[in-house]
Amino acid sequence: MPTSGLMPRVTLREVADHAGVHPATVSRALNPETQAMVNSETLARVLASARELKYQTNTIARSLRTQRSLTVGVLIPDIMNPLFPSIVRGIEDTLDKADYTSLIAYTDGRADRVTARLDRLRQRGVDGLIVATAQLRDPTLEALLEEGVAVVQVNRRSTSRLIPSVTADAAGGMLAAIRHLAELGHERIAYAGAPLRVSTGRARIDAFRRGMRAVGLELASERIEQTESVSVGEGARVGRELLERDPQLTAIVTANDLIALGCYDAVREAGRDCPADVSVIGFNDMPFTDRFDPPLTSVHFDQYEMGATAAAMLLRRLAGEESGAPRVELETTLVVRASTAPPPRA
Amino acid sequence: MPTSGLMPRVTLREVADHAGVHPATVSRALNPETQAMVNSETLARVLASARELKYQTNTIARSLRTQRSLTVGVLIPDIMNPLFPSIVRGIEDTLDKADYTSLIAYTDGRADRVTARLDRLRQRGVDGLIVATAQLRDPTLEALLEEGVAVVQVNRRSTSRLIPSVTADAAGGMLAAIRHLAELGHERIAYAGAPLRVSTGRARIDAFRRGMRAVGLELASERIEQTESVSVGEGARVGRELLERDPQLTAIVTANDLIALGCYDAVREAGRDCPADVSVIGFNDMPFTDRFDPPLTSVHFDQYEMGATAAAMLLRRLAGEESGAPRVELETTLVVRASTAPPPRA
DNA sequence: CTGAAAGCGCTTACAG
DNA sequence: CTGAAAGCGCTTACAG
Repeated sequence: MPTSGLMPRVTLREVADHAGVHPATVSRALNPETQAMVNSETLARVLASARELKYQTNTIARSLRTQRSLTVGVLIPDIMNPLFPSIVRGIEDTLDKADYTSLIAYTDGRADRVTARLDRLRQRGVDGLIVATAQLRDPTLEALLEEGVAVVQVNRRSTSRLIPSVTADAAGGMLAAIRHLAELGHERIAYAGAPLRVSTGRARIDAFRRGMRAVGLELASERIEQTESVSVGEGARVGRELLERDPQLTAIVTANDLIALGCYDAVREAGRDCPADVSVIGFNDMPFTDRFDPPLTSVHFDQYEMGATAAAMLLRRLAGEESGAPRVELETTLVVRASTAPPPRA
Repeated sequence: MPTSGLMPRVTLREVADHAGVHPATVSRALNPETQAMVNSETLARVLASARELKYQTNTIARSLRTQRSLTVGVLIPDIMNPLFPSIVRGIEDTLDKADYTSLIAYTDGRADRVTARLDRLRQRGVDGLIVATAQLRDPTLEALLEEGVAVVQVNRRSTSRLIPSVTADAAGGMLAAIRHLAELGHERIAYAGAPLRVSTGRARIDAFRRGMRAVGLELASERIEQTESVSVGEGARVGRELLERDPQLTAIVTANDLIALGCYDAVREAGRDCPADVSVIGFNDMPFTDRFDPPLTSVHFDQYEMGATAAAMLLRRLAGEESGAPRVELETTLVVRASTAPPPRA
């Protein structure tokens, strides 16, 4: 037996024949928007036939006719990055409720792949886009906007104020992190950041600087460094560098949990202990941080909600209910675990 | 400006006009399968026009006509379960190369949701299915088979030998785990398993029993227990029960890393230490197990490859190149970390 | 080798 | 309120 595809087997035509009406009438009866224009007896008959024959609309045919695919493209760096599964799940659950389906595309953090991915999504005729891959300056996104495509940014955002976004409040989380360290008695606090070409990297270092000033601590440039990419390996490299430049530092605040994990390695390699000698703080509070050795103190935000919010914003846009470009910032909180402790006594 | 959707803006018709040929000719020229039947000069002209106008095929229109969507449904319990991101990525990368796109649907481990998810996939006209949600007895899957739909099972499989599958070799991994413990000197080895209605649960307990016999160790029924669902909480519950029933046990082999994590909790609650008092072994080797406290000894297999293999099998099937029902078992290896050690001296 | 026609399964202006 | 027609953008037998 040849394979056949999983598809609706009964057409509108067949329901129409069964109910003794014209296909157009069936179409009207089945669509909530137009249902009102069909006589209630006819309606009942059509509905009965549809149910009896187990009619299901062929989305492809409908899409071709309506020029709407009920499909949304989702651009993310990589689903294997533990930040994204919850965001994606939040997006998909929300889209699902509105009968939309998402088409996921991965860029692996390479800006040059975005265009290729977008081309594929274009061929599929997505109605809108949720992008977690925004660069700070992102001409591709601006071109999309130009084209009139509905797009919402999630997690990161570009500088264009015309594109809606849902991001985590860096300022709040960072300030809480620094306050926490200050209260423990830390003064020589270092910062291991994410690349500055991306809004999260930019926002978090700015927040770190502002936070340090707010608490009245010294901002030494030798205690600030950025990774080239967000990974454990890069975190370790930067961690080593910071520890070498200032062996007296007692805490490292990072822009990401993976970077924090790398700092764990750097601290250990230096023959020092976290948290006894050096405290480390992460950002994102990814799954299982509480299981790490030591359990990681990290800035938390609700990733599922981030995805859900972005999807809801896009849906509103697609429904024509929203034309502004809201910039939602999700609340961040510091989750204190065991990677932070008072500095060693001098 | 109203939103417009990201879709191809130039049609076959426009390319035809530009090249001075009939749309059918453009279609033939652009499709590798039929390209041979067009004159090389015409071909060149059409290709030039297509490139110049940046033509992209409208997949929706093509799908309606060909009755193939170039789309595959992927049924998984939950992308937030750390086992799945790599599998999904393996699937999507492989499908992508063949110009297929995947539509992901979540069941949250609830069999009753499968039908609803399948209905939605049906409306979208998926060409085939990759399911990570197989029950041991799975009438839904058999019905799909009956219908002639191409389906491949991944990670789990049903008892039907008619459906292809890609799973992890439980026997090999389990034997390696038990040998490792036996070599360390363990004798009272307990087992914390996964639900038996699912093939992974079934296969792993069978493998555990066979492994224990192979090594000549006693299989005490009070040292064997299954979770109701695969989660840290259930792992803790079963772990507690095992420790209570046999306080002398010195090792717990589990069917899953999350269960193993729960056993960590149970061991700790009992005032004992892993690995000094009780060794614990996981299964799946999910991401970041090496960062746990203690780093988890676990049975490893290549999850990305599992997904990639399943997708490749489905593609072959869809291409009509394969009509059997291969059951691929991926190699498993034991990754020894710090959650296993010799048993305490009596 | 190329064109003209039909049709995939819908929806929606347009008549009546 | 319902029907008949057109058409979304393709592909593919069928002629020539």
